[in-house]
Amino acid sequence: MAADKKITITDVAAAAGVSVSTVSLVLSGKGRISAATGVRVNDAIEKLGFVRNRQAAALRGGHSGVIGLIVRDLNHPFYAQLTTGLTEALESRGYMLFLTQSGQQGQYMMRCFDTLLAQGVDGIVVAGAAGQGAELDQTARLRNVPLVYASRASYLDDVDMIRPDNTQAAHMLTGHLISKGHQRIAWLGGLSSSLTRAERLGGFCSTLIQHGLPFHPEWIIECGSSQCQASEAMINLLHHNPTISAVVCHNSTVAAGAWFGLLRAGRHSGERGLNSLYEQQIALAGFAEVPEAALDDLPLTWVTTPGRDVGRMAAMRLLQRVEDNTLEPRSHVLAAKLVTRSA
Amino acid sequence: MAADKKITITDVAAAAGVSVSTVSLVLSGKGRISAATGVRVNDAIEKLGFVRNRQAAALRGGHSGVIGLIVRDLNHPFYAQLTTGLTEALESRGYMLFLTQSGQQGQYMMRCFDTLLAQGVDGIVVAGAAGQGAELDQTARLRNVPLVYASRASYLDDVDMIRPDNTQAAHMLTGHLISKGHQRIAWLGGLSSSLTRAERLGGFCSTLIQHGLPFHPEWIIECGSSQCQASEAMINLLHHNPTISAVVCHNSTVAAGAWFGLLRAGRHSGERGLNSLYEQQIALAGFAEVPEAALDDLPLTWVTTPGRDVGRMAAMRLLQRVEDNTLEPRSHVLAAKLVTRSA
DNA sequence: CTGAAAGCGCTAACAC
DNA sequence: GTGTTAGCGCTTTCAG
Repeated sequence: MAADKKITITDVAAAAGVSVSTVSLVLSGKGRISAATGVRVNDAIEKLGFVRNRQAAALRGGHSGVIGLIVRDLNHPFYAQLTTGLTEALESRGYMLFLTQSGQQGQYMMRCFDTLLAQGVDGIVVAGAAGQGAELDQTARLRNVPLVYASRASYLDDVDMIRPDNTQAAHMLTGHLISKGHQRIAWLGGLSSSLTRAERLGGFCSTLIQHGLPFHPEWIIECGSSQCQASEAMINLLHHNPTISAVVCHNSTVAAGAWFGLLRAGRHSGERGLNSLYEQQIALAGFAEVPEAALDDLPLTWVTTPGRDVGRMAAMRLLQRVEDNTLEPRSHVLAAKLVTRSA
Repeated sequence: MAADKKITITDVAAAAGVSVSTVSLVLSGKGRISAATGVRVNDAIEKLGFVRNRQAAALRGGHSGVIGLIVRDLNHPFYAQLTTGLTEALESRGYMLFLTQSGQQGQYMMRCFDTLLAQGVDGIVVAGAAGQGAELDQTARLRNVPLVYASRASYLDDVDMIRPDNTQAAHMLTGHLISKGHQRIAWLGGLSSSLTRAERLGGFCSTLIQHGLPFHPEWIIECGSSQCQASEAMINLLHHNPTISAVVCHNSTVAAGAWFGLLRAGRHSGERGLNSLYEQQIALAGFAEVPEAALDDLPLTWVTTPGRDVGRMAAMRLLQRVEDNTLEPRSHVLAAKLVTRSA
């Protein structure tokens, strides 16, 4: 129901007593329009409650003012942050965002890509690719649509890419522990299939080696991201390797679980031959994707993962390419920041 | 650079030796097309790598196949879940999602709304409105675009709305504690400005009263959502009200903080005149917006907040309205589920 | 400075 | 079953 009177540029033109092209020029602020006409047109727009149909504008004009995002999983705090940074940067420049999710394994990646193409987006950001790089890239080039990768988990030359510096982050975190006097440091969490984890582990190991510290494969523990699993793994780790003095955790859930594990190990000292000093002795450090407030009471030193900045930078870079898609691709790496806690 | 040859429906028609309308019919699967032609057309599409320009289709056909989402804050896990549920449901039905963020206080709400309208969306979901209901509603009606509220924090009659049942959730949680024998139950967390909190507190209080249990305003503690603040508040609460036996936490961060507070209070028993039995005595319960894995090692009983389902239902409802916008508005309330933990 | 006219790529009546 | 044709609402030369 409702009269549903769609007001078009033609109605505005009639009301203002000018031609449609004049209205169009006023809307886009292009041609040299006399102040008087400008006002008349704007009044008419106001009075009629006209809103310009951007689909039609895009069809004719070529630019849609829309960019597409293919994100791996919005429920992961890192990608949520990234998406927020992206929308902020885009909206401030008058662009809109199409959101699609490629799924954990990237199973819907190509479908998302095609849909976005069909919608006539001016560019695409892929956040968290899982290996489909080559195909995406080829299609994007073919159709001449700018493509920027944000935090992708696989490598490809000659593409634009913004990502967090996982190696540096791990390096900082490990270096911090070492500077505090820790010599026997373990790694807890993440699945071996994760490339992010691989990068972080790389930074971890190289820092140990660099300092001449022992590096034992048994001290690298794989575990799922639940508090329970982390807690169990922690207890187990300490049981078999009582000399460990610090643990680096792959993410915040693992860190929380590790802390609970420590507490339990402390409590169970009698039965297990562990002593209650664990709580004090073992230092915890980790990577934090979540807002800091969610962690600030844990005795944990962490490095931030700059999701929001990755999103913002990706937006900037993509818009540059929208202007000029002949730009040389380049890779941009964002450093993490260390937040120290005194346990 | 790039040949940038846009292939249109006309090219396909030529390649397949048919007319454009035939191609259009094949694309939309509408008219009665002979199997043979169908194949020929599809081959041509395949060969040329044609992708249909949906902007043009929308311009002409009236339906864009796009729905808009105005979400308060993607970084809040509840809204992230909601958004995921929404995209899932929409994508499975061939719709796309425009994402906009209205900001914590809804300061960009109207701008988002207008932008979405200009983009020609078929409908709009507002997730987490903060009071602009009336204006939104009026505009939506005027322009005859379906509008569905998801989890809005203010009330308005005569609108479609999907939301979690905060009252029932609080009722279940409180009832559970009471059934476990708790009589002196406190509330921790949230800001008094939050309507979600108000609803939950309503369920909390009414359940207490219903069971003839004491209800003290001093047992309702307001605090920000950081572990630190929650931990402090918890310690403080127990210090002044040592007889409390259970605490309901407004969200998962507060719950974690409360737990740490308990531990600390236990440790500081000597100095503060509290006894170390707190850890065992005090039961913790709360509302969980985060994935369960992030909480599963806390001695916490929680109720889920069904963000994903709210998103899915909102999508379903909106698509119904897209079909027929004369439907009677109705409010749909989603119950929470209780997850019991034995501490 | 402003208007007239030619489409952007596609769909929806109608013809055949 | 398939082709013809007339636009959807807007931008954009190109004349005045």
